[in-house]
Amino acid sequence: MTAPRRVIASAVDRLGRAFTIDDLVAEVRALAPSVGIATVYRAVAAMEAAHAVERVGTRDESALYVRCTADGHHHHLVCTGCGLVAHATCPLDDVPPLHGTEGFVVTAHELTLYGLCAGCATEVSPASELPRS
Amino acid sequence: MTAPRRVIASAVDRLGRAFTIDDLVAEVRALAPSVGIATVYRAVAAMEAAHAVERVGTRDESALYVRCTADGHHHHLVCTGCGLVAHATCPLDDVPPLHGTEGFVVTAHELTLYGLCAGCATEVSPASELPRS
DNA sequence: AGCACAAGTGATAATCATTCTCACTATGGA
DNA sequence: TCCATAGTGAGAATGATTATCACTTGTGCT
Repeated sequence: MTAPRRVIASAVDRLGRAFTIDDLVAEVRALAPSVGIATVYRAVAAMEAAHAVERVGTRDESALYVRCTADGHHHHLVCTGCGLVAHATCPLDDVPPLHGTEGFVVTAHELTLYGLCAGCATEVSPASELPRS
Repeated sequence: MTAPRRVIASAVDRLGRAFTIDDLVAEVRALAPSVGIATVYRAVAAMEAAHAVERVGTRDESALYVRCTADGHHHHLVCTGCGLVAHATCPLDDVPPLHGTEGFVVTAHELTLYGLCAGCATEVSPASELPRS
């Protein structure tokens, strides 16, 4: 609607990849230096509520977002090399219930996959530390 | 080793369930009121490094921990009713690679399952809001 | 076009979990 | 026993996120 929101939306498009609020603020300010941080937070919250963007995790203690490119239930592939985030279909739909779930009614789940994207996998750098489990 | 660490370890045992640092501080101070918050943070960090405890997620923006009861690769069932956390074997080991992973080398993953434990499932309360996806 | 109201904005202060600093103390080996 | 080292506690510092507040912009109505 308003000018700042338009700038923020186009900055999200320009970035393409996953971004933190700081990344986005930097991109936004390249176009409109007067935009405040609070406004960026509010715009991202609004976009998240409108499913235009989704939170995919955390990097260095600050939230990571991506533009929504898929509808419905899906998960994320996070490249630990470059931060690229891709979408993946849910692998659990066709799977029998887990061991250890006796009496437990599962209503939701979160799955995040870490690894290297095609680009980063061909490079030889083994130094990366994101994942757990 | 030291007295505060012993108190903290036994407080973790007493709690049994998943806990935030605040929960743990309250339990610890019931036994030893003089223990500082920083000490609890440090002790939990040490226990996590020693695999005596693991971080299983977030509740109200603060970290959730459970005592480690299983070795190796596993996942967590979080009851959105009472906060109980159980361990589950990994359902992905027997599953074909996901769609959408072309060229992506998956090296790690995180999975958390949300739902209601046997106790909470028998109660009728439908009000709970934790999960996403 | 003119107007009033609602929503959005920007700066700054506040909040809250977590971490750091620093002076002090307990621990465990020699 | 004595000392180096790790642990401790209080409070300050940090850093991401949110709230506040006065002001502006956009919208719908006339």
